[in-house]
Amino acid sequence: MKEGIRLSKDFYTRDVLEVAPDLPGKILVIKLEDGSFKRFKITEVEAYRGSEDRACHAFRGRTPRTEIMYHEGGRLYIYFIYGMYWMLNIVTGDNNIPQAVLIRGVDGYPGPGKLTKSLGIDKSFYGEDLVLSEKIWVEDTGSVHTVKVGPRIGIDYAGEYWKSRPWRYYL
DNA sequence: TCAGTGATTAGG
DNA sequence: CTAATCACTGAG
Repeated sequence: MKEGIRLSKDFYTRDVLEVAPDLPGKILVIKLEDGSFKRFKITEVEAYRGSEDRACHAFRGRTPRTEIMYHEGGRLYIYFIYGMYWMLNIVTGDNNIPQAVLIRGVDGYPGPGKLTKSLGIDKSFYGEDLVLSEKIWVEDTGSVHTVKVGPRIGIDYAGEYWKSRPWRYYL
């Protein structure tokens, strides 16, 4: 896997529908418990876009859990679901525009619950700044990737319109 | 198809 | 305080 350059703030402060399709193929770098760093190619993501998107957690407004989504892009939004899994999301867009990209899979670990369990990602990563953090960030290797699109998964409750938005992006 | 499992949230 | 909900996974 090629070395890369850490993505800067400008990458994340764009609209989520611009950021999300740019993430598959990028490299997630994370510091492990033993102090070493490991690199994983991002393979699948989904966009959650603002207070209008019925599938977005910010649809019901600002709560302690969703607070970070209202921050300027580049932070991590982490939440716990189904009593077992931590979900890893990257906040995007401008201040007060609640958006995030769910990381659904990385190379070797397809599935949002499996990747966080394997990489040891939990609530301690909530709010982490991908631009400045010393334990997690994303790199661009310069490689060009063909990204496929499809509807988001697991959001039946959001209604047909939001369920059918082609906001899942994968290699 | 379906249960496990517990943080988070709205509501009393 | 209570009860409902849930951006998932693995077993059958």
